[in-house]
Amino acid sequence: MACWLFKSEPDTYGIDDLARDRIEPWTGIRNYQVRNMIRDDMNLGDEIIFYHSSCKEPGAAGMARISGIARPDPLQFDPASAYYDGKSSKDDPRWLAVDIEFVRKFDRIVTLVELKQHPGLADFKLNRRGNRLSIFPVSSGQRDIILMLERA
DNA sequence: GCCAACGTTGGC
DNA sequence: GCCAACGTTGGC
Repeated sequence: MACWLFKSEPDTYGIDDLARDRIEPWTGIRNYQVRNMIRDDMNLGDEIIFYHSSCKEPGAAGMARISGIARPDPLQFDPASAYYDGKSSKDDPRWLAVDIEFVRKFDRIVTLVELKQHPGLADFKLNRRGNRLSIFPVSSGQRDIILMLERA
């Protein structure tokens, strides 16, 4: 089973929001690389590391799973939405969304500082300069290290 | 608020 | 198809 890291700004939507809502449509993805991963590589039940970005304490905040696979992102057709895309058509939707389901909140934030310090995460995409993808794959080894750090 | 990185856009 | 300008991301 694959594992993914999803970034989210906790001021907008954090792990506590997901814990409350249980299932959330992950809309608003407007990057082709990410769209292609959603379309081609994401499967039902895939694990998600839910990551808090652009906040006081950036880091991994909990786990979720894919509970609904790729479907057209409704916001691309909504002129009132900031994610509206007039060049997309219903016959051939440009943007896709998945549904994610809450699994658990970590006992504590596994901070970006810790993730950067661990030698086993040297190749972790989050730790690479210039990484700006809001979703990317996590290897099983990387996933295990993050879960181990949570208990450290 | 700054800045590096990099994706996107659009003129040619 | 090149590339400069611009916008966005996200850590610090």
